[in-house]
Amino acid sequence: MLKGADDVMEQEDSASQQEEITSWDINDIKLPQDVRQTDWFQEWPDSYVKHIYSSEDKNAQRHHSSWAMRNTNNHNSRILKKSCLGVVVCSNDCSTLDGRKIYLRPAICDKARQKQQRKCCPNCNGPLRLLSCRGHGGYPVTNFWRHEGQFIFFQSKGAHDHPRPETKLEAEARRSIQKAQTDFSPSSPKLKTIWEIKSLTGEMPTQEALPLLLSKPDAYLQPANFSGHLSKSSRELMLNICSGQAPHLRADEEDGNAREVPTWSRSLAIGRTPSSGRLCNGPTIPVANRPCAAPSPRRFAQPSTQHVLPVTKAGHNPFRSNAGPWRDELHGGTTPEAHSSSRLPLLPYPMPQGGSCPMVTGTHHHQQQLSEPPRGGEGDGGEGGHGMGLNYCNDNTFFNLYPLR
DNA sequence: TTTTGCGGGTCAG
DNA sequence: CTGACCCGCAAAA
Repeated sequence: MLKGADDVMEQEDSASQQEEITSWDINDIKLPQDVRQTDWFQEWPDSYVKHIYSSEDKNAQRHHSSWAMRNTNNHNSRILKKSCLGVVVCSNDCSTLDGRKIYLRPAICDKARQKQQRKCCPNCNGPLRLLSCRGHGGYPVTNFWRHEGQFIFFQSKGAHDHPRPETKLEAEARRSIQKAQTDFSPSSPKLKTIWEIKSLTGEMPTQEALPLLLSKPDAYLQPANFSGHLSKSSRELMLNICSGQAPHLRADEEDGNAREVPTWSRSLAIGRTPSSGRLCNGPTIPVANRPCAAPSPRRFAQPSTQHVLPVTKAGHNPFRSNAGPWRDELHGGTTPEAHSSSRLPLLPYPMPQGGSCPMVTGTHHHQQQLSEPPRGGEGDGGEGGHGMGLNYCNDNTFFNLYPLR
């Protein structure tokens, strides 16, 4: 596992580090401690990847993942194991007007999940169904977390064979918004429609608002307690948006990326309910923008995940331009430790059309899903494969909008 | 209410 | 023994 010390010594190049970093296994008695660089938190770890996060990383500390992962007892208090719950889909396999599919985040709590499944599809009212994950030899993908020294080791086993569900934050924000909406108790009929739609399961429309939501300064700067802030800011946001702008940047959607993204991954933007189109008269959800579809931020997965520790030649991380961290964020950069919190761009989405996303696809791993195990034939699972790259882009963008660090 | 982590316990391989 | 999973408990959000 550990390579010769000298090797390591000599080469500081990322290549060897990479090896070094990937040579361990979560079950090893000893894990590398001479880690030179930790990874930026990965929201959508997939395939058999490993990451070493700083023990300072809030998200790592919380063992977060945007996949719906539930705790699994592995009878090993040193290694936290979690398994994927999959994604909740509409059994009618309906699509929204703009062709998107419904991919809800399964509730982690068993009880809540059951309740959730009793609800109806926010889009067609049909029954919802839990599409379970079977990306690991027919079993759910598992994630392992282990705190060791100043690092937090993460290892994923299996490639998700299903669409990405809403992220936790999306779900939370959505809830907040809903709540807010309810509070506003709309008198407007139009809104009402929306309310109804949403309230069916509370899933939908809001999503688009999220990005904006998240781009809110507060939400940004307070990683630690974002949820709390979110709920608060969500309202403000809504108000802001509705009162002022609501740029309907539909435009972005066009970029190839967005398009290409398997519908499921676009779920982020999902929800643009027909009606919700843009009546932003009230406390409604903005609807308008599509954060991510945006020109594509790139923050590519794997490679870019490295975060150079101060020790090394810092600041030389290719992905973090010297520009402002936050800015990068928006563009897909991963969040650098909040060194400067100022210079928050506040753009709901990236501007330049980087469009580099496609490349990521190069990371193809999955897609050749291991000869599908006993899959319930459920619709889509299929695309789970590629598209990932794009997804990354998309979600990342989105993701980057908030402080996951 | 839900999330998250823990750990007892079962079952199958 | 290992891995998956069910169940309840408790703390925190």
